[in-house]
Amino acid sequence: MDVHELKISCQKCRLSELCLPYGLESEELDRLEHIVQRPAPLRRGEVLYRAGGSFHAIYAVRSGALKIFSGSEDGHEQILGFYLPGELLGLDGMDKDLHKCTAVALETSSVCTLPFNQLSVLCEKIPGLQKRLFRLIGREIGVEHELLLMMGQKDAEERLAIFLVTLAARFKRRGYSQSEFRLPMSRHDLANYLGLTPETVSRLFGRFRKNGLIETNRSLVKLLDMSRLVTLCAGPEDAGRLAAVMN
Amino acid sequence: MDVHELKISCQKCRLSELCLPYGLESEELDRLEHIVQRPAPLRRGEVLYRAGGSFHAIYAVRSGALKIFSGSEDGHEQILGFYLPGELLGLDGMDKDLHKCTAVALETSSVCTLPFNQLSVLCEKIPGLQKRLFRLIGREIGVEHELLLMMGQKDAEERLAIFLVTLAARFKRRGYSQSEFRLPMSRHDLANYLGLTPETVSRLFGRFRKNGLIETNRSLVKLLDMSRLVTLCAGPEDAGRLAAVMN
DNA sequence: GGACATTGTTGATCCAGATCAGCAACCGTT
DNA sequence: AACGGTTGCTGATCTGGATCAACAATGTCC
Repeated sequence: MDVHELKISCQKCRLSELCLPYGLESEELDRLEHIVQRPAPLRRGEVLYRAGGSFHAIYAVRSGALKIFSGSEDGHEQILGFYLPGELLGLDGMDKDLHKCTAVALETSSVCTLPFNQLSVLCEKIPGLQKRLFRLIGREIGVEHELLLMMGQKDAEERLAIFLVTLAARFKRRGYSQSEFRLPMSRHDLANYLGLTPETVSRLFGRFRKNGLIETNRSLVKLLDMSRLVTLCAGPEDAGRLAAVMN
Repeated sequence: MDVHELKISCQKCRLSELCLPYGLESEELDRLEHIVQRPAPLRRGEVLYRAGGSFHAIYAVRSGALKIFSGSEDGHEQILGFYLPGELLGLDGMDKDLHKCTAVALETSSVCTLPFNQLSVLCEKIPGLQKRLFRLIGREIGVEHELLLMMGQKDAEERLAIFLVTLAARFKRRGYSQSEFRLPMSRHDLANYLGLTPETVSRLFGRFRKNGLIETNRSLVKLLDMSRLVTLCAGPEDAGRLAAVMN
């Protein structure tokens, strides 16, 4: 029980319009607030939930960043997503009440815990909440579809360009700079997520740097030419679809 | 309005335990039944919904098979999934009330249409239905995670083995032979789904045939050595995780 | 502040699967 | 049954990114 617990609430949370509470009435927010738990922050490398562990809650990121990954521990794991403040994770456990992937903090991170049974009950009583949850689930599925499209159709250069452009958009929506940010994940994790090797990612950063598209300094990235970067996302041809992502 | 409409019901549907109705009381089933629409069957190649079209329902496959795909029409499309009887599709539209991918029948197929607004309302009133829907959504996300793992970590041989083994399991659950079945999709679609080219898939079929793992005749496939096939799924090493899929 | 592990970069080589190309089997149509 | 059109098979070649290897930069722990 710390002071943070007392001060933080969905009502005041500046992420609420990205997160589950969006669109709820004040009274409804109160009821949601009532089931939210706010455990102590995770430090870099700490596990939020583990593959095979029982599923009892979904989580909203409040600060920091997390990754989820699945797969054999023998180094053949696959990173399935990175989660930023305002994003929901843990949905994969809904199937069998077991998590099928592991969630780990990439840096010091706070999450809000939404016990799933209570959340379900609340969804029955608050149609707006159910609707919002469905939307966020739909978004999650859509993001995964984009990722599959990338893995199946895009070459290495396109993948990194897409990653940078969509990450920039996500930072922008959260009120951060879209042109200058810190990558919360290692090169290794980034490469794994993109279905590439760290060496390839490193070379691509080098090429983008040489071509004046970006500047990098360790985990800091500065996007110098967003429009050219967007063009790269779809290969030489059509740059239409991705432009939409940028709003 | 045809005779089929009168005779078919969730109550009698032998797929109901795979599908949304599973676990519902008879009275609850009645209410679900009440919102289900059963449009005329789709013929091969016909579109169930189209990317960019408005989302107003999710669909349960009653017979046949469908594929969904996203991406630019310029031949860079990516097939995201194949759907068999008892499976739900259309969830990707929940985000923005717009479908982001296109669903097409691979062969003559019947679907049950579940208007989403009505389904949502019903979920508020029937907790068991909401719970079931969440489970099926969780399964969908889990399947996509498996697919991403495959795209990121598996080589061509492993991919085809995984595909055959999991497809066999899906047929088995539906009461069909798990060792002998017809592939509803073309080699082109299969290759695209697996992130490969038709040539590579064809060569793999050839190799599997030569090694006595399968027999093929056009779209007919016979699995001759399931255990060896399962072994191939995880590469030379651990065959543990995939074995679970087979039940 | 120095030793050592970890992470990232760069260069040289290799290979799984793509690409290109030709052909065979099957389709529905007249 | 002759036909173009589609789909699948197989062989030859090419290439993007993996792999192997060395090294540089950074961080961490005494």
